Amino acid sequence: MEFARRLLRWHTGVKRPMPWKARTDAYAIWLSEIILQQTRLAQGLPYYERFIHAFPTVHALARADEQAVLRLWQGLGYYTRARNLHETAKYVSERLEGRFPDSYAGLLRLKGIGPYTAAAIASFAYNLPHAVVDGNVFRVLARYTGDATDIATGRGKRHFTELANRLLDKERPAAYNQAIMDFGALVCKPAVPLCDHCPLQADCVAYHTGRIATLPVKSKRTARRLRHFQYLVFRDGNYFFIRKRTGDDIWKGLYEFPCLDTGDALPEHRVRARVRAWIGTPPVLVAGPYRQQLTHQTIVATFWEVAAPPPPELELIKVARRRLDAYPFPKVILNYLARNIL
DNA sequence: AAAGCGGGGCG
DNA sequence: CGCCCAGCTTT
Repeated sequence: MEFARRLLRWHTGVKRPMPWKARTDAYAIWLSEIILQQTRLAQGLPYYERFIHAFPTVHALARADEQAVLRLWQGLGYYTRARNLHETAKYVSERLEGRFPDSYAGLLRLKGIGPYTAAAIASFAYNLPHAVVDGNVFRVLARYTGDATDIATGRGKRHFTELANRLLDKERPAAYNQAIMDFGALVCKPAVPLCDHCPLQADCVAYHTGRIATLPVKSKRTARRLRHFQYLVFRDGNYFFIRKRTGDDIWKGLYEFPCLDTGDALPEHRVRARVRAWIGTPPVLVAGPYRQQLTHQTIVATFWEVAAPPPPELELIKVARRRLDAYPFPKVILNYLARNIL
C-alpha cells in the first residue's frame, strides 16, 4: 500500500483541473472519457465543453442526428469514436432509460467502451475498485518496477493490468486512478520525466538502474503509407459539390470533394489527362499539394477546379458556400476552404 | 495477434 | 522527424 499512499499524498497538491468532476453523473464521465481516448487533455477539453453544452443529457445526444455529432467532433480525429458515441447514447437513452450500466462488465458491453474506459467510468462515477490502465499507467508501472515486458502485446497488457489492480487503493479507487494518471502526465512524463522531484524515486527500479529512457518497452513500429489524393472541385457560382466518405478507409462519415485516389504521385499533365478522359473537361490546378500527416498515412492532397457540371452518377450534394459549415470535413479539406474559399 | 484509425504537441 | 496522447474495433 506504500505505492498508493505516496501517490495519493503527492496528488493532494497538484491535481489537474477536470471540468466534469463537478458532475458525478455517468453521462458526463463517459463523454469525457470517449473524447480523451488517445487525445491529450488540452486538446480534448474544448470539445468536451462544446458537447456538454450542446447535449446536456444522454437523451439530448441520442436525439441529435449523426451529422451534427460528427460536425461537433470535426478536427478531433478517430471519427469512429463519434459514431460509437452517438450509437451508445441512443442505446442508453432508448433501451436503458438513460441510465448507464453500473458495473464494469456491463459498461464493457457498450460500443466504444473498452477495458480502460469501463474502469474509468466504474471508478469515477461509481467508485468501484477497477484500476485504469492507459498510456500513463503503463509508463509509471513499467518504470517503477523496472519491467521491460512489451506493453504492445496481450501478455504485457494482462501483466500490467494485474499489477495495476494489485496496487489500486480499493478504499479510494476514484482518487487513486486520478492520481496515477496525473502523476504520469505531470511527473513521470514520456520524454523528460521529473525524476529529481519524484515522490517515488527511492523505490523506482528504472531510476536506480538507469533505464528511465528505455521504459516502457513498446514494440510495434509504425509503417507509414504515402497516398496522393486529387480533389476535384466542381463549382457553380457560390455552390459546391461534395459527398460523404464511406467504406473501410480514413475519415468515414466525413465529407469531401470527389477524390481521385492515385496512390502514387502523378505528374500534373497525367492528372489533367485522366480527368479529361473521364468527364471531357481538363481541370485547373488551384491549390496544393498540401501534406497531411496521420499516424499511419501521409496524405498529399492537390485541389483542381473543373469548369463543368459534375457527372450525375457521382451523386454529389450541391451545397451553398454559406452552408458548408453544417458538414463535417477532414482537416485537409478545411485547410483548403480556409485558404482559398472562405 | 496484428492492423487500422486523426490530429496536435514536444524534444 | 519520430514518439506519444484518459484506446477501441475489426480481421
